[in-house]
Amino acid sequence: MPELPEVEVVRRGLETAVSGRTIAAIRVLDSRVLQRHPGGADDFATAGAGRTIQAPRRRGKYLWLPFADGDALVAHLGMSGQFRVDDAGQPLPTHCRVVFEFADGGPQLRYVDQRMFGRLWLSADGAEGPVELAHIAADLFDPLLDRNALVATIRSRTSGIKRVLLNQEIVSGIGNIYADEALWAAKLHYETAAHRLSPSRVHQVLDAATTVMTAALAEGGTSFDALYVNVNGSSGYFGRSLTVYGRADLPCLRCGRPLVREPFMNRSSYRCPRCQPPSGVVGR
DNA sequence: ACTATATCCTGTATGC
DNA sequence: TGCATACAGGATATAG
Repeated sequence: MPELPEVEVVRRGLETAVSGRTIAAIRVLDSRVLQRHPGGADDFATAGAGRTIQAPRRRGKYLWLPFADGDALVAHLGMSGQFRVDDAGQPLPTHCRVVFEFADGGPQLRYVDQRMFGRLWLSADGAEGPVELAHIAADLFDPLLDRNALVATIRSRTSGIKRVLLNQEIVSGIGNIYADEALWAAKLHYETAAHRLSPSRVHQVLDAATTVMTAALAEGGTSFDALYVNVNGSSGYFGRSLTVYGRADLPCLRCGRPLVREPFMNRSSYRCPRCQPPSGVVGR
């Protein structure tokens, strides 16, 4: 699922494919993708035409395409959103929801989304940072991130550490996969109360998250089930490198004990029962 | 202010 | 073969 590294791969692909190009027309094939656009689908298509795209930017899992006039197109890929760049003559992919045509007649930009959790919208004056993203915290790759302040914020929370890592208002970009990978690397149980962690332990798990996401980015992102692809339609290879996520019953790569999958927040958490035992759990 | 849970959405896999 | 259920999970609304 697209987390920070996957979104960054998409951002880089868009930077090459659409920077400097002017949108000629937008075709909306499924308006649900635009339910976050204030004027709805028709307004999105009308208002988006004629805009010239500048270098795409990202915070956490959000992308935005700044326009030369100061507005922006904001995108969140949800679980299964993809941007594809294809020649107009190519057949539309299954689940294609929005098509962007360009004034230069070159390849189209297509937004594809099977599970329909992704959203696109136009943000007035959003080029330097959409106001709708004001609540999204800096991510671990942000040069302006205040790491010590982040550690203090994390340590002020009583929730389990994984909930805190997944809270995009505290630190953005981390999703279920990289949270589990970071917690395994830091040998922490996901329910360990954040306020019971020492500053160095919090630094350790943040360092682990940074390391695993850096490695994933270098391999073009994680592809777990082919729903995530770059703008060319090819998958990342990092799925081969995951140490715990999706490896229930397989041996821990550190100690050999079978890994476990447990229900967590209507999804799953994976951990090693020996390396990541319950300790300092919320409510205990 | 903080915490926790339900909800949205659809294709695939699994069980009976 | 067909039907039902579980599962994937990010962000938000809502309840506590």
